[in-house]
Amino acid sequence: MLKQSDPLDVLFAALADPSRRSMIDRLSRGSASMSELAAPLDMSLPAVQQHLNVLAASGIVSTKKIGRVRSCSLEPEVLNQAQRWIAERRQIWADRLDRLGMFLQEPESQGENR
Amino acid sequence: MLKQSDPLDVLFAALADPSRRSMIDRLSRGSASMSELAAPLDMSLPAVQQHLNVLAASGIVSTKKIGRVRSCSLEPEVLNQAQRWIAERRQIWADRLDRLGMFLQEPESQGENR
DNA sequence: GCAATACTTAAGCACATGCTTAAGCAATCG
DNA sequence: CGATTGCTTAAGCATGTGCTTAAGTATTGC
Repeated sequence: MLKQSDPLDVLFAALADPSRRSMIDRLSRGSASMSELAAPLDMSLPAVQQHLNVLAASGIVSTKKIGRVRSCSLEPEVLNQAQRWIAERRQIWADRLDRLGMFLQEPESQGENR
Repeated sequence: MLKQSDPLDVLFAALADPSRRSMIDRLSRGSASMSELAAPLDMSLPAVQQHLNVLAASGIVSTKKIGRVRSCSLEPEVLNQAQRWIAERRQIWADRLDRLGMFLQEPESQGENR
């Protein structure tokens, strides 16, 4: 009852499944109904809906029911957050290597690494 | 027995846990031993090692045992693959919107979206 | 209205994940 | 050499995930 998790947990977990990534792939080419998403997926429709729920919970896709059809579309801004987290860590790493390089060139600096 | 999974499954799954992300965070600032990684983490050392195994299996970190200390360091190239997957999908989406824009401006094209 | 369509809900089950504790083992240190 | 340090292995367990089938509920077409 008391397990409120980081949005990034949910986001990366959503991306960790191949069926869900293929759904994102499909949606990146344009919005689709549930059964259109299900068609290539060799699993039951309830299973697809559960994957869709995971994607919706992460914010990666939004859905809207029109008549009896649920139309799903991608929210690329949310993907951006995942991308940004990764980019930041890679940047920190790169900066550190730069500083390390300077240290090796200019021995008056001190206390690098660890 | 025949469940060989996409590297991206493993990669994104590795990123989906907050403890593991904080380990990556730590390692982006420089390499560390297992107990240095464990120190801020309020869990047993075996638990930390299991997280480390997940990170190592994904390729995000590499480790090397020197004496009785295992030194861990980040492999940022692997993170790059995750970043690339996301960037590609966002690009496809953006391209599609561009084409859609052109379609709206130049009505001689046909068959966009649905 | 009646049937087909397009989802939706619910229950259940196999397996994976994220911990734990208890033992172990190899590399220093005194 | 014997004790401490730093990691490693193994087992067990609670909870979560990814499906399934069966039985709904609205919409829409005839």
